[in-house]
Amino acid sequence: MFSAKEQLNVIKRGAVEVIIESDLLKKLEKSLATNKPLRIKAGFDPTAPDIHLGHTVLLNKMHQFQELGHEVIFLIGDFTGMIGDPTGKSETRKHLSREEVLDNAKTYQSQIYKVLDKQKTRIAFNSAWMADMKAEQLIQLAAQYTVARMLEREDFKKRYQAELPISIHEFLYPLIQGYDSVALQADVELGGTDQKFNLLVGRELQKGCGQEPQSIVLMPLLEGLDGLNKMSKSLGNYIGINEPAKDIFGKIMSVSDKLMIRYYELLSAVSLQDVEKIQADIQTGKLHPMEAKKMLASEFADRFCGSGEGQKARQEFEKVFSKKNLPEDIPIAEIVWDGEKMKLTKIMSTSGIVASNSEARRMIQQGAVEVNEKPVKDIDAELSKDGEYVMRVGKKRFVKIVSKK
RNA sequence: GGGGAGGUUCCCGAGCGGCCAAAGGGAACAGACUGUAAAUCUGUCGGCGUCAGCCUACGGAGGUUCGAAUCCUCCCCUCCCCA
Repeated sequence: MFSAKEQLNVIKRGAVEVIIESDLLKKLEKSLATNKPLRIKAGFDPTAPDIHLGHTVLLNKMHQFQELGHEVIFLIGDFTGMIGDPTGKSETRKHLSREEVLDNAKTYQSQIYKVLDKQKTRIAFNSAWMADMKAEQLIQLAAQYTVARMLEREDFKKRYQAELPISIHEFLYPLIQGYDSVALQADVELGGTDQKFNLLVGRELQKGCGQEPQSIVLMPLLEGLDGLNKMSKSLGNYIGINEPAKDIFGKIMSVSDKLMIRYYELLSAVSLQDVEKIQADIQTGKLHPMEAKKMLASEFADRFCGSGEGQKARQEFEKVFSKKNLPEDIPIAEIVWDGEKMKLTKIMSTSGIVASNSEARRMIQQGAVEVNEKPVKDIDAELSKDGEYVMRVGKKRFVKIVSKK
């Protein structure tokens, strides 16, 4: 059993900010004294069921709370998702139907237990209380906050100053999210630093309803593969935890050394001291940064795909990229030959390895195309019907051509 | 309700009758260099193609013109100021 102090230390690890630390400590003490676990809330968007490494920062923290014996609520914002939230620059999200939301929720659940303890996780949907809310109640809710305070939120402020549109219903989102805390009587809410404003609204609303305001634990946002923007599906700079081991491995390998250290700090199970040692060894030249990266890539492949997968992915990686051999599994494309011979560009586009004939032509001109491990430079090259072909475009794209019966 | 500014290719943004598939930047992709690093440099970056050219694109619908992203009309959308 951990003391309240010890618990707080676990909670604080990796967190950017805890609001308010002394209050949280008191809650932890009270929880121990009364033997009542704290309710921990973390909200998730129902539109992005592809869990990636960025989410795992939060999920890891939730898992820690579970280990400490608290009640963790995985809240799916299905109500908000059904309306559609045009946050930031992303265009108005499409409205999700009830079925889609439920589908997405299932997809979530098939993934999150790679990190969370299934037995100890409670899944909640905010439509449970929002769907029945009357207009009158909603207006009352809206009355609890002012426009000026709303405009304090960074992205609203920016958009307002940049003369970009803000729809009224966007103001409702922080309120609804905050109200979720009221409905759940959350003791603690977890979120990324970008959620700070919304989580603070929760505190205000709880106070307004006579509840003790929730404590807030803010986790850093994980940078995506580009090392610049936050990891997100829409930017395509993410590593999904359901991806095949070789993709997880490969994506980690393509990351800059600087970002690798960041990932070590935020995501790795390696202790902080060991991370420092790795950094020091890279500094002194004792450890090649690539080796450190392979270790990290291996760790993730093991964690999300099963132990042993990291080793396999590593071997495959070294074979394909270091030795430039062909990979183990190459996707097969069946094509229908029209005639005895066919243009390579045509074959490439119909096999799907490139998007169009034009792209195929460009790739050939740029020296990116190999057929059966021999570079092809001629855009008019043809292949004849009988024969097996393995095509490579660039470093990563492969396809095996098979003629369709 | 009145006045003003806008909507351009994945994103930002220039163009304001022909030389515009549309400057510049970013992203992306490919090549060189490497450690599939990063950074840097080079190239590509709507589709079709017998490489001449053709088709589709500048919020939408019409119109003027030999010719429109560029001019006109109506409509839709956004922002600002006033009420």
